[in-house]
Amino acid sequence: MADRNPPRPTDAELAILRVLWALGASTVRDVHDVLNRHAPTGYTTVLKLLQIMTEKGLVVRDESQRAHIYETRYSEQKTQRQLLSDLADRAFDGSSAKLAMQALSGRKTTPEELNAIRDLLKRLEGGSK
Amino acid sequence: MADRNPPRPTDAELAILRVLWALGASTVRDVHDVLNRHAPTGYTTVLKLLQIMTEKGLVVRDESQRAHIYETRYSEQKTQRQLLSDLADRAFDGSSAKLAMQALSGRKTTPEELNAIRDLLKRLEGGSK
DNA sequence: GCCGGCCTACGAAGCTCTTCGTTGACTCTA
DNA sequence: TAGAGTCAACGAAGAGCTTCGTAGGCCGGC
Repeated sequence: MADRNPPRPTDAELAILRVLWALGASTVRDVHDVLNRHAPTGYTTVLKLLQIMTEKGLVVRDESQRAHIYETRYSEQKTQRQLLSDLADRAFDGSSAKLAMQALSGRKTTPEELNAIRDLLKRLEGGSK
Repeated sequence: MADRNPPRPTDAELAILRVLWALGASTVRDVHDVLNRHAPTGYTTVLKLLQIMTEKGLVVRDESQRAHIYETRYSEQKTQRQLLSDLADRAFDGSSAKLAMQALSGRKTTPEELNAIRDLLKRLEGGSK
């Protein structure tokens, strides 16, 4: 029954997922408090979003307490890769390498980050996982 | 009057932009023919999209002929960078480097592509534009 | 000069996304 | 045990996206 392909989260959904990844399993109130700090958001707005996300399978809900506990269903990394794979298909001819190159050219990158990427390249080329 | 920030193209809009980037300035019919080859699409659907995209400023229209000629307003590269910058903000803490690393880890990359990226790193580190 | 075909314009319908008000239930406490 | 606070559920409204049917104008061929 579980969806094989998780649906692409919308903007508002992604904002909630980010909070859940940061906090771990949380109540609606927890999520609302964080989001409200950045931009005024109604409590019921967050609640509704989480209900929809539960239906979509983006989060799972523990209803054993009065205040339900929500948790992400997919890791941050998995979701990020999904989004990138999607964008590569839609705008980069399916090429992740083209995408990566544009990303690196587009914005400033620190020397530390460049080194990290160099290491990554070495690992990829090594053929080892 | 020209929008300073081009709006993020939707999925259907992006599909049209891709055709325009490939063909160059084209009529609705040209675009429709290409899109219709991949997935059945109504002619007026494409027309309507192009009209909306004209209003949004994503494309420009030459009405001097009976069959209007449409052309993209922003280059493919500029649009791609916009999309990536956007995604970096929404899902990668604003870090293009994190985004690039996930992109490279996520999918298979050919040795040629790895080399191209290595060259790019060299250029970036050189500090030269 | 009329007909058929191609073109744009218009508007509407169905869908999703986002937001929020209201309601009714539960719970703690004075 | 009554009142205040907290919670989930529901429904609805408004915006944007996507699709397409229909109408009206233009043009070439007969």
